[in-house]
Amino acid sequence: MIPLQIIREQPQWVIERLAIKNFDAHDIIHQILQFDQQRKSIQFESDEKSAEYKKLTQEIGSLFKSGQANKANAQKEEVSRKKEEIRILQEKHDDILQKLNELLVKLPNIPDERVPPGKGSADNEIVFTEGDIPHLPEDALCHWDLATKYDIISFELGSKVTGAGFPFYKGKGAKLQRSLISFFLDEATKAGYIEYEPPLMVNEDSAFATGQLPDKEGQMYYVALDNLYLIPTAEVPLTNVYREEILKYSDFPVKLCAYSSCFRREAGSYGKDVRGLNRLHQFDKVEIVQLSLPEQSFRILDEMTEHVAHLLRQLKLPFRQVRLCGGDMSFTSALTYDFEVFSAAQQKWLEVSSVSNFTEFQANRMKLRFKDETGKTRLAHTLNGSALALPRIMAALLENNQTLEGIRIPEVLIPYTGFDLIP
RNA sequence: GGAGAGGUGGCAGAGUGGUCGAAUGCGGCGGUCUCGAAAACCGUUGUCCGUCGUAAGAUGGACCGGGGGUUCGAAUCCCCCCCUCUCCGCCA
Repeated sequence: MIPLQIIREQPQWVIERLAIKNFDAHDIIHQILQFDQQRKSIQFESDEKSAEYKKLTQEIGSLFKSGQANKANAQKEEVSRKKEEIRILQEKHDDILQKLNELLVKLPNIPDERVPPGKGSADNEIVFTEGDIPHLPEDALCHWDLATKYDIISFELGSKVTGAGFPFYKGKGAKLQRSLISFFLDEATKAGYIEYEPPLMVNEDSAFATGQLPDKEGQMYYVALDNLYLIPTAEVPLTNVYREEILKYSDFPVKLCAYSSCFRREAGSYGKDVRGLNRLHQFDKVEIVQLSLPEQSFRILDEMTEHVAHLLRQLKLPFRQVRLCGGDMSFTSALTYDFEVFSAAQQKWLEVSSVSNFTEFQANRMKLRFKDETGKTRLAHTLNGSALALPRIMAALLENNQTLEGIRIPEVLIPYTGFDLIP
C-alpha cells in the first residue's frame, strides 16, 4: 500500500510512476484525494462533537454525585441527541474510510527509476550473463525423460496420488533435493540470515500484509474449514514475523531465511511451459528476507542479488540476471531482479529466483515500523529473494550435467549427497 | 473435543460503572552526584487519526485481545469470536 502521505503530497508524480507499470491511476488517485478530504472534515466535526459530549457526560456524573439527580436527568436528553449525531458522523466517516482503503489497496507499488518500461518479459533488461552453456549431444534428454530414465522423479505417481503438478522425488532424486535445500540454507546462514522453519499455512491478516490478498486470492490454496491459506512462498510467514512491530534503529538489518514447501494453484497455466518440473503446484524453496532502513534498501537489494549469483556460480550453472520491466514485475515490488538458469536440453532460460525490494509497500500494509535516530516512527523497508527455488535448479542440473555414465553432481553438493553420480 | 481460569502500557502488575490513557514496580531515556561507573535522587517514557504551526510544539478525538450491546457514562456489566494457561480426553 502506497502511504497516503505520498499521494497527498505528489499525486501527479505517483500517477506518472505507476504508468511505468502500465497502471492508469488517474481516476483512483483523484477519488482517493476526494475521500481523504471528506474523511478529514467529517473527523473534525465528529471530534468536536465528541468533545462536547464527553464534557456533558462528566457534568452529569458530578451532578449525580452532588445529589442533583433531577438536574442530571434533565440533561440526558440532550446527551442522547448528541450521541446520535456522533453516531451518524462516525458511520459516514467509517464508510468513507473503508472506500478509501479499498482504493488504496488497488494501487501497485511505485516502481523505482531503474525499472524499464515495457509490457512483458520481452522488455526485461538483461543485466549480465555468466557461465558456459554446455554443448549436449543430439540425443540429450530433457529432465522429464532423465527423471524416468534414472528413476529419480515420478510425475505419474504424483498424478495418481494427488494430481498434476505434485511430483514425487525418489531415491537419489530425493536425496539430491534434500542436499540442495541444506546447501542453500547453509549458505544463507553463513551470510548472516537467521534460519526459521515457518508454518505452511497463514491466516488472512498475514496473506494481506505481504500483498497476496486481496489481489491474488485465486492463486493460493485455501483451507475453508479453518480459514487458512497455504503459503505460496515462505516470504509470507517470514515477513509477517515482524508484522505490527516497531523496531529499534539498532535492530537493522534484520535477516531471515527459511526453507519451505510452496503451494500455488497456477490457475490458467497450461501448455509447454508446465512440462516436467517447469511449473508445479507444490515445490520447495529457500527464501531470504531482509528488513531494512529506507536509506539502505537498494544497497541491500544488491547484496541479496549477489548472494543468489554466488549460489548459481557454485552450482556451475550458466545464468543471467534480469531487471524486470514495469509490465512484468509484481504488484508489490519497486524493483525486481530475476535470475534465470539455462536448461540445456530444453534450450530455455528458466527463472529460479526473484529478488525484490518492496520499499515501504508491504511495511505500510503490515504496520512494520522503526524509530529513527530522532525518535520518529517511520515505515521500514522489506525485501526478499528466492535463494533458491528448487525444481528448475533440479531441471537444469539434470539436463546440463547428463553424461553417458549418468548425471554428474556439482562438487559443492557432494558433501551433502554423499555421491557424485546418479548412474 | 470437554471443564475451568485469564487476556490491561516494553515487561510485571493494580484497577469491577464516572474526573482512568490508566496506580505501583522493573526496564528505557534525560539530568543531579562522580575522575569515571554503580548506587541514590529528580524528571521523562505508548500507538493511530484530526486541527493550528515552516518547525519545535500546542490542542481535540480514538485505542485496556477483536467485534457488537446495555448505560447519560464501560478497562470495569452482557453477548459473540480469537488467543493463552491448567485439568481431562484424543493423538504424530
